Amino acid sequence: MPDIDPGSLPERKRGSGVKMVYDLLRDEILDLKLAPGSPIDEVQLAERFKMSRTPIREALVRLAGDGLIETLPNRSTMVSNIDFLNLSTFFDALVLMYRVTTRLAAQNHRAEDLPSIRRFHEDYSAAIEARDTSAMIATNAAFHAAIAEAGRNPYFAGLFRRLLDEGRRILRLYYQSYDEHFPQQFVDEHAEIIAAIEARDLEAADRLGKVHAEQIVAQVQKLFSRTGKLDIAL
Amino acid sequence: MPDIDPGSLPERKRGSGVKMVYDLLRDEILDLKLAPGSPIDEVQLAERFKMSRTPIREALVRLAGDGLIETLPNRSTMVSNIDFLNLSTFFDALVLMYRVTTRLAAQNHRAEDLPSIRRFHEDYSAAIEARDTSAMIATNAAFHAAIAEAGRNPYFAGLFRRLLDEGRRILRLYYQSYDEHFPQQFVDEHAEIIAAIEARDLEAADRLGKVHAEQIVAQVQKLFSRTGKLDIAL
DNA sequence: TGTGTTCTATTTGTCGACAAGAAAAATACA
DNA sequence: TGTATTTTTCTTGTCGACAAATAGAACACA
Repeated sequence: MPDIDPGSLPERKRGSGVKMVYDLLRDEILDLKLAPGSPIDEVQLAERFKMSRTPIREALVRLAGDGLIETLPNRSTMVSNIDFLNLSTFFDALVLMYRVTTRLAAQNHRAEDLPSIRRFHEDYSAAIEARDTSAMIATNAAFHAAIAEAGRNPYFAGLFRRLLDEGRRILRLYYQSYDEHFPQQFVDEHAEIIAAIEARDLEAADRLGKVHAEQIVAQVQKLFSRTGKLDIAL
Repeated sequence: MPDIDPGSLPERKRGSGVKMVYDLLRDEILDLKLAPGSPIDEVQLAERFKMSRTPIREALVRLAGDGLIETLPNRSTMVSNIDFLNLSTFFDALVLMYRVTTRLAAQNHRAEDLPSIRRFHEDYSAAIEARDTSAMIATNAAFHAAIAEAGRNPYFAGLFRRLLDEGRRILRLYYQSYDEHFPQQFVDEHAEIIAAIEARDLEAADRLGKVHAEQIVAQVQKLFSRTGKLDIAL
């Protein structure tokens, strides 16, 4: 395994270790650098990050809280599997949260929210031109998470962020098998969504969020039905 | 502080300590036995449960993940405050989740789900007759959580459970000031909801969930506007 | 050779101790 | 007396070590 070696400084600030481990492992899981089902070894991580098992363990507890890893009592802990059998429940929740958060953003956003939303929009566009799959997926999630923040409902934003995380893993599979297909269409839809939010057009925002979500869901479902779902994942 | 002393057995099973601490603290927080803002001392908890700080800490990390406590870096950790200024976002999320989970239960429930739902319904009814406020609040949350489970969407169920938890704290305030008022009406509404679920009437379930939720929200809002919100909480 | 049992090894859960950070107390100084 | 600085104290974050639990290996036995 390539050692990422975060800085090679033996000097770390007191409370920063857990956050670093948490963030790094989270990204590696969501980018499928750590495959679903692969085991997580506390001792190995402790050596890799040059710290004791205690902060490693705390990071793992938090990841388990996010549902990203699963721990069997007294036995191994592993990266959570993607539940392909219940994908429809995931899509249901995703579509509804797309709608709700976009609508609330149109209703509750402030002027200062738009620049950061636009910035993620541009990052996403740039990622598509650069054909950088990881960046594409991450910036898309960041774009919609920013919209959810502008909607100013922390409960919806929290669920949506979790769904977008899980979506990062699923989209990863999607783009691994179809590298040549890049959704320019999504860029245009993002622009429309921004316009509806800025115009405070609740109905349009709702409708566009719904269409955009169903667009993505349909593409992923088409892919999975064509490939037979499991040959990629297992 | 009254020492609850969980069994006074020095013999505990290996992995059970954290769960016990987590469950107990969670209940104490949700029942307002631990007031919002009150400090949490790891050493004190370690002595109370007769275990080392390590498992205590793990339980606290999980509670922080649930948003029930907040930790200031290198400084104290305390029970999360109830955000009265943003109550409307809470109510928005609550109403939508009432609707969605009830509708999904009408759509996806299986025969074996109904007995446990009915049992919580009866527990709630019994709690009202017994004038047991804590039990009333807890069984009401359990009733709706069971409906959400029957809806078989873990994402919605997870958010809803979190909202019901927060609702337990808010309802606690509500009933502390109006002990004499007991909502028999809610029992009847619960019965209607069960009937709609059993009949697989999606629209009725949706509508009843919405009405039921707005009923509760309206009562709590009326109370808070009458008392000026903060004199109870602070 | 197949099955049940004991032993070993690895990994997790828990512990007690120590050190860093920050608030509070004590002191110095104008 | 009021303010700045040092000291003290108390809590948290981290560490290394040990013990329990489990899986797998080694073994016994038919």
